[in-house]
Amino acid sequence: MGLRLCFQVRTRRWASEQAAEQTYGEVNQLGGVFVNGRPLPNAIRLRIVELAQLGIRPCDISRQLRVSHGCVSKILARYHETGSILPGAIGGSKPRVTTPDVVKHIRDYKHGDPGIFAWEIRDRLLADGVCDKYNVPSVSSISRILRNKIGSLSQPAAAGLLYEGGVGGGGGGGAAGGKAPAPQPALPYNHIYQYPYPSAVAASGAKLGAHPGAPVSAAHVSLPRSWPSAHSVSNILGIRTFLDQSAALAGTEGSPYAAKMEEWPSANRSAFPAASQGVNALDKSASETDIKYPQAPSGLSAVSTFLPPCAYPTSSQPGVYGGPAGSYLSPAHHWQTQGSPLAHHHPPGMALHGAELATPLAFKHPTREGSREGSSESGFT
DNA sequence: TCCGTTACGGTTGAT
DNA sequence: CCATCAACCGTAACG
Repeated sequence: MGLRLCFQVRTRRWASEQAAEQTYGEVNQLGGVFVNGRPLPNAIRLRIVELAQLGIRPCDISRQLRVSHGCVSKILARYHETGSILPGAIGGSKPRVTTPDVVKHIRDYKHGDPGIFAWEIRDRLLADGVCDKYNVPSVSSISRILRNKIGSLSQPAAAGLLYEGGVGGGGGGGAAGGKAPAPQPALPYNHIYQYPYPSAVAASGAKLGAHPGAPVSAAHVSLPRSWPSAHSVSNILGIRTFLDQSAALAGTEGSPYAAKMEEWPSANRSAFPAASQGVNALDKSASETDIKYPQAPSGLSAVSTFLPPCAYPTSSQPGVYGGPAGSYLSPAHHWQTQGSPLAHHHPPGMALHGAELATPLAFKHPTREGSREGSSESGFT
């Protein structure tokens, strides 16, 4: 606690360059930089998983990447559990049950029967399948809606799209509900963010799901989760795929990558069924984080920043992590044909194709999307 | 020494 | 627009 070295460089001082932005952070005991309260950059998270896949022990990963072992442990555990390296959804409140669609129904009921009681509306919402027992608004909520919204008449239903996932169970929604006893099965409260190699999958043409309506969601960094143990290298093939992909990404070196990095998160969020575990939520926060972190303008950005030369003998492990993106990546983009498996990793309806990055946004988060990411996810508590 | 767990101080975003 | 609240974060420390 008190020992934090925190050197809050809240300014841009030395950030003279483009990387400029708010490069502030603190330094942990290992010399690594972190931003309190914010997730580590995806690049680092990815590296952690990659190194683990390669058989490097968590304690070594911790030292090499200069990330606390507790964090490494947490990220790997999460990865094992969910298949995603992405941080959870930060902030926000419980999924709102009073979606525009619900409000609309309430309004209809009210219009149909001005004397209807809130509890009756509640029953009808359930009876009509507008809501299920998990997301039906409370009587008090309904009363409030009647008072505040219906009274003054309002809400264009357009916004409905935002929350639609839950109730309507659009595309993949349905499946979601089925899976679990999650409290809020239907409500997409989680923000999902897609994983780094968006374009990868897309580019590959492996656009699996042509599912028009299905919420594509992203490809979490889902490696084939078959590794027997965190240290197993057995599944190297699967890893290969993974690495190649990331490599491809990182490899873009000079340009797109860095930019992408910061965009991934925001660009990739999409609502998805609670079934997906609601874990991979990356939200704007994530992207912002990346921005805040002292990132290099290009390619390896985060990672390299986090890994001072001294910590990472760039030349020593070419194959694993040579430091700069360049060396790290492998020229071959075989993922092209392997993209699908990755994408398929998760429950149905969850694939996000990089190429469609823009699209999903368009159809899924029309409203809040403007400057921030938007979407919500299914948070199930 | 390793690693899972958790208190803590922090950020975020919906309400 | 502000406050509240509940979610998540990573670090540090404990066992």
